[in-house]
Amino acid sequence: MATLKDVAKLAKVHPSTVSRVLRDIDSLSITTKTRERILNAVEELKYRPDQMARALKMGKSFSIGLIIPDISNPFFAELVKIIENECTKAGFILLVSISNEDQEKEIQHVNNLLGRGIDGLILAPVQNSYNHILELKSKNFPFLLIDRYFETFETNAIISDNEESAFKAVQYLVKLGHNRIGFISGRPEIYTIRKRLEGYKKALKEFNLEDNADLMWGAGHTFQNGYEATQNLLALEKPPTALLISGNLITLGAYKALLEKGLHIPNDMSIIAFSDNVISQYLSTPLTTISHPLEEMGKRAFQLLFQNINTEVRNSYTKITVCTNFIIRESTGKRTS
Amino acid sequence: MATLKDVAKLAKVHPSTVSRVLRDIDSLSITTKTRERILNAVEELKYRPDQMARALKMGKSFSIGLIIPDISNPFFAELVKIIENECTKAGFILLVSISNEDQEKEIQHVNNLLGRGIDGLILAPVQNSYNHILELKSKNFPFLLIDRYFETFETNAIISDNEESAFKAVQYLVKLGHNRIGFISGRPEIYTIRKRLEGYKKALKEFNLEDNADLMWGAGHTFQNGYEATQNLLALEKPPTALLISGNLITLGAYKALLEKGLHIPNDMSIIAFSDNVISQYLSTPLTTISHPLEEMGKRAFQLLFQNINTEVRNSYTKITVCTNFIIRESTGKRTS
DNA sequence: TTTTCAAATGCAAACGATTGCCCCTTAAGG
DNA sequence: CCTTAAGGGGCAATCGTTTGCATTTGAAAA
Repeated sequence: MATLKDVAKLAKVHPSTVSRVLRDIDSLSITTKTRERILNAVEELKYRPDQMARALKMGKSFSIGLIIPDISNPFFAELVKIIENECTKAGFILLVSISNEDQEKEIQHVNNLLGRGIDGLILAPVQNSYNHILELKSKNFPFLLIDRYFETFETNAIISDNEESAFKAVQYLVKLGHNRIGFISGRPEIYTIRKRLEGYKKALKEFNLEDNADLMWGAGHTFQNGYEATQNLLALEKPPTALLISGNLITLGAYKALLEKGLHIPNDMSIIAFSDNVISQYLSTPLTTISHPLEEMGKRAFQLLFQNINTEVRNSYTKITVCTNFIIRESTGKRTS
Repeated sequence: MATLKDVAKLAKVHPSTVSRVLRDIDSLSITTKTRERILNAVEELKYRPDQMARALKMGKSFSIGLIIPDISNPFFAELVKIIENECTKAGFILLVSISNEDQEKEIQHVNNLLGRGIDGLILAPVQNSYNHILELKSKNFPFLLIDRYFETFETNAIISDNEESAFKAVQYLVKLGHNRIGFISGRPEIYTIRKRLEGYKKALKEFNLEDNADLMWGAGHTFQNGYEATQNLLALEKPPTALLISGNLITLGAYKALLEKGLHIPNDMSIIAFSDNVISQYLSTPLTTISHPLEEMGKRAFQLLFQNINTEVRNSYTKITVCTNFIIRESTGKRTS
């Protein structure tokens, strides 16, 4: 690998000059002749600056970290795609780490990434603890939370209107005549889940429905979790006639449980899924879903972080709440029983 | 951020000693007393070594690059997950780049990653060109191809037995009585597609079926592509009674086209999808698929690369072909028409 | 009390780039 | 022809580690 020195030698100039030519775009203070000589040398030696060295010297690495809990989840996969794209466009590189919903792993990843000299971090936290996040805050390190948020302290964040969309979903079901509506989700420690639950409960109250804990199941985020939760709900004396389901895999699990019982969707059971993906529309019964503006979330996330990286004084926090879309397909219908 | 020097000062030793304590695990040549003093200082200052500086000095960054064409594809998303996990376990960090099936982007990403000082690269190439890959070869840079392969030159690679599995799929369909079998796929420049096509054709010959170009559609890898290809096939005078489909989105597109026409799967049309994912089993008709051992592919990929990174002499290439599984579900049945 | 030689630690030169500062051209103005 | 200043480019320190080598230390041997 050619270094600055090699180029300098070949172009018969000092390394610093080469550096300047390469950095100071349009720098006036260099003759066209020497500039050309240098550029040729660069070309000839196929010189590529060592980003490690640059990073060391400049104190910034032009890289950002992204920690997500689960890349099998199309929601996060799509987010990675969009953020990666933004990064590349801006000349940054993306270091992707996956916590797999494991708090310890997340903490390790944060430390690891910090040691790697990332300039900023985007994090969808596991939310079993948050000391490591407070630490980022107190260090004044540029970072933001995405999708999930801590209500006990301020940070930069991009989230969606979970509460409102849950409320609207229930409202819609109520309009269709449902009055026993189940709620299936992942861990309730997670912000998104908690807010959705709040929206759900608020709606129950608003529409004078019974706030029955039996109808609410929160646990893991696996297919199996959704499957079992649904079985449990169906085993109730008075099972619900509609379900509000969070989580891609959970939804599929629920879906399977319903089909296995020979239930028809939506005749026997209406379902609304939180988060939309390509699958939603191609199940035997296309799902009514709440869809997230992923493109917007990803882009604004990068923008916000970028902005944060490039400001000297960080003395405010920005929390952006994006609006979801309610997509009505065929998995919701009037109550029949 | 505390540096080695800070720690050294606090522990009243020389930076080099600190470095040694931190690196030379169990190094005998350091007193327990000083070691403890240093470790305490490290603790107190929350010192974390600057990986940039280390990378610069040591000439290796403990990071590897991964370039995939499409992270929306569960196949690649899953691969990212597994490889990321292996990396983390080995103390490496993963730099993920996405080419989006764009050759130019891939080349840029390779250059970018190389400049970032990655120690190795895992690449699922776009395969519209390969000079950049030959360059990696000639530089003797540690890298391997995954899923896709160039038959014109040797490299390290992890691939699956595309040809054989296509052959078997056709064989299975023939056994079920089908004799007009369609083939829908993405770009035929891609190794996987080409090999599957070869297997398909080989089987046609073997079983004395007509090798009819009208039955083969290869184009993009989008949902729309699959949808249209299927419509085209259905518009034939003598449409096929079975389909072999490559690509997750293409499969869904085809699926939709079939349903829209009111065709029953498998009664009116049998389908076999290349690559299995969580969706395959939860469509209204669970799909018969060819499933890839992703876990194995990912793990072996990292192992192979790791090995390659850590050997001085690289004078051989390893090409690992993993076997797929044929999973029979409900989308294939006897020919009825 | 010396001598001796490991063992324990310090020294300083890298790694490859950036950048403030300074020096040398060179051409215009006097 | 000399002065002057700005433009062009060189010098060297520095970023935080690592590591070969030099040096000190201390305890055992003489």
